[in-house]
Amino acid sequence: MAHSDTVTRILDAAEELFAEHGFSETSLRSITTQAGVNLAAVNYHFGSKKALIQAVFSRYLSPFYKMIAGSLDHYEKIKPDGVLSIEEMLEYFVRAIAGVSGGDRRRLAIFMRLLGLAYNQGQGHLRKYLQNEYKTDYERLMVLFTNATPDLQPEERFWRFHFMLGSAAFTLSNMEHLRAIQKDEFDEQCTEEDVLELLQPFLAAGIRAAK
Amino acid sequence: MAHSDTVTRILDAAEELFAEHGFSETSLRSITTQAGVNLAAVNYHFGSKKALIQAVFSRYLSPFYKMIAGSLDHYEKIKPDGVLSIEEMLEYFVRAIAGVSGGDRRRLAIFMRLLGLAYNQGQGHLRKYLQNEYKTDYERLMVLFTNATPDLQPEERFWRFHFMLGSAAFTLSNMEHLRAIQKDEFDEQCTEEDVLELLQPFLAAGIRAAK
DNA sequence: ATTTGAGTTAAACGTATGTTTGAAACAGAT
DNA sequence: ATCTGTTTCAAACATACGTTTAACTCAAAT
Repeated sequence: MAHSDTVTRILDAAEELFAEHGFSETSLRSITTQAGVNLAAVNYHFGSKKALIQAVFSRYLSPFYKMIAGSLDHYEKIKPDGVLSIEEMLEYFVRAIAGVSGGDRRRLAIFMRLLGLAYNQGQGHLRKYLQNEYKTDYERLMVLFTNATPDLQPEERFWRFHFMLGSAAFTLSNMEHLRAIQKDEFDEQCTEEDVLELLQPFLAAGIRAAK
Repeated sequence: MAHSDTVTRILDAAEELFAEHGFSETSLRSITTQAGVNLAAVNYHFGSKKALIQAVFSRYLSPFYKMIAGSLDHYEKIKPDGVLSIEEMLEYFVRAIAGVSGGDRRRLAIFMRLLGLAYNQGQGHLRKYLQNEYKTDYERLMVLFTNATPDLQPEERFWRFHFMLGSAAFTLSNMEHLRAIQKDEFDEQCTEEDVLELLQPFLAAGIRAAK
């Protein structure tokens, strides 16, 4: 079917170019050129550029939701009492992230970039979209995180969670750039799996830090 | 003098609008309108929009690096061996940043947001510009950080530095919003100094984490 | 064979952008 | 008062963008 083929190629091209250059810096013309379709195809199939951005996001988000929810189910199943170490949580999260990206980490970068934008931009369609979609999972996650950090007072827990979130969002959304910098400075380059395994102990130690 | 007044007002408006909307999303017209100056003033005084972006950064970083350099001299006198703990370094960093912002934390938040945007938006020219412009200071800073983390291998040090940077940039750039969320959830609200004092041990522990 | 309707295409549209221009306004020195 | 160099200003410029249009293609249904 010609329809879905064109739509898919637009989404693929948009996803790649958004991750590389950002949203505003990526024109519909560059997307349609890379996709090998006509310029008007974007507005015909999606309606607008903003709708295309959300469509790119949704295509990644749907399986990501399932993976997150699945991980949460997994936590609650193996530890019905909810006592789960922060290391275990991070381990499962990294696996969930690695699993959903399936070798194509650009989607992960897009999602994390959007997550950062959702926090940054006081208003905007993306932030409300995210908040509505993620609300349930966020609350489930916070229960587990609370059980994993019984020694922390609520305010400390709140802030350390966001310290952790910030570090992860920054690292993952800028993964490509940071790895390029690393190669530029050290002539060596970690895999993305390496970076995730470096991030884990950093975050765990930060959460466990003495006050 | 009319010149420097116009330049300052452009820089003030630019840094605020850049932080709020991003670089590409902020037009020269919105900047000059908010600054109350003529549109052509940007190209007259700075040459181009790209140069204006760099100038916004320079205005922060010049005094920031001067303070870094001055305090490094001070530390070299006190600790000739150059052995500085990560806790001391973070303490110093917070003071340096707070000092350069002159008590106005809004500007600190703006700068951190700009820093985050510089990484994840299509502003690769910014990083190279900053690295060339402040090469010696950047290297002195890295020596300090290296001496503070003698047990880390270069790659680990590189990545943990950016984990730390990401956490700080995210937290500080979203300070207002995060504190609002905190108040919404806990009916209590830290001061910004409190948050910085919570952040420090988190980062220090992350840097010190076992591998 | 004809009709239908979704999909594609080239072209144009309106707008917003960064930049440039040339004249006017201004301040300070002569 | 005049000159000189700098700064401001309204206007225009060239370009890139997202979007729309209308003609065209073509497979499937009638």
